[in-house]
Amino acid sequence: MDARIESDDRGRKVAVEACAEPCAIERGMRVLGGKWTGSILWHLKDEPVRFNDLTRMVGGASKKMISERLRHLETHGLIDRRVLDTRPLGVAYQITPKGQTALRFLDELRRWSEEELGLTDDEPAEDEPT
Amino acid sequence: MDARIESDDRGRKVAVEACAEPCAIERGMRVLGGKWTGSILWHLKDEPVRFNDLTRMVGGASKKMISERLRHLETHGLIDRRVLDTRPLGVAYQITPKGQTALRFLDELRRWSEEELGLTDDEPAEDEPT
DNA sequence: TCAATCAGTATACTTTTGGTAACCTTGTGG
DNA sequence: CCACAAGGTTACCAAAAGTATACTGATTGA
Repeated sequence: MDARIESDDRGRKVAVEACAEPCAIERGMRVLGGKWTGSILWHLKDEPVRFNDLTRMVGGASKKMISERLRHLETHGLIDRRVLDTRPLGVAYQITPKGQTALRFLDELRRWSEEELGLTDDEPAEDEPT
Repeated sequence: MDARIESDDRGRKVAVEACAEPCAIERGMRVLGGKWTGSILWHLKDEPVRFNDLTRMVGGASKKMISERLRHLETHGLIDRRVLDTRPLGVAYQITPKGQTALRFLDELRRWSEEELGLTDDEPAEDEPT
């Protein structure tokens, strides 16, 4: 992450300590950057939530997405899945201690979005509608 | 972001204050979550960097990606582009004050990745290679 | 019997990304 | 004249990501 550009003996430029393929920022993004991933984790911050409740909370995401993201988060050890023996059967997802550590930064992101991006910041005012 | 599930008079569940389409976390991710986007901004944190130097620093990203991301960041006001009148001509990109505000959280992400994801955490140990 | 809940899968399809490689323009040096 | 650097753009393509809809199978309950 401390890449510099230097010149070799013949004046050609070379990168020193270039940020190779998966630097920390990229790796983190691959874990938490997928669509809905952060939101889902965020919704689990206070208490275990059941599958269908999650789909209701994250309006807009399909069940497929929810279950894909949940498995992804589980694989990374950020949440954990518990089968309940309730009457119509049930599954609750809850955040793990490791998952908790991500909340700090998700909260930073949330705060940043709210302060620096307005509420209306999909793609900022583009001219020329062609 | 404070979605809850409640039951109506007939026992059906409904989401209250569901996290609608683009909640803060999702919106932030759309701005900084693209591949290379965070890394590029990060590389500008200390000083202006020129286009080709950037492509050398972020080994693995093509010129197309770099220029696409740069324009994206510029559109969002996080960096700014200055043409220098040097001998073979040059362009320097530098972070804006608004861009600086994102560094706080990028740094959180970087730290989180380093601490919680190892260095070797592409996709955690999957079994069944088919 | 019909309907609904739970927790997903399966299938099909569209959209968005990301990546390659070639090309362009201006200017310099050999 | 040729090659090279700078700072890109363009065309094209493959793969990944996301959406929509339907369906399973067990159980409950009107």
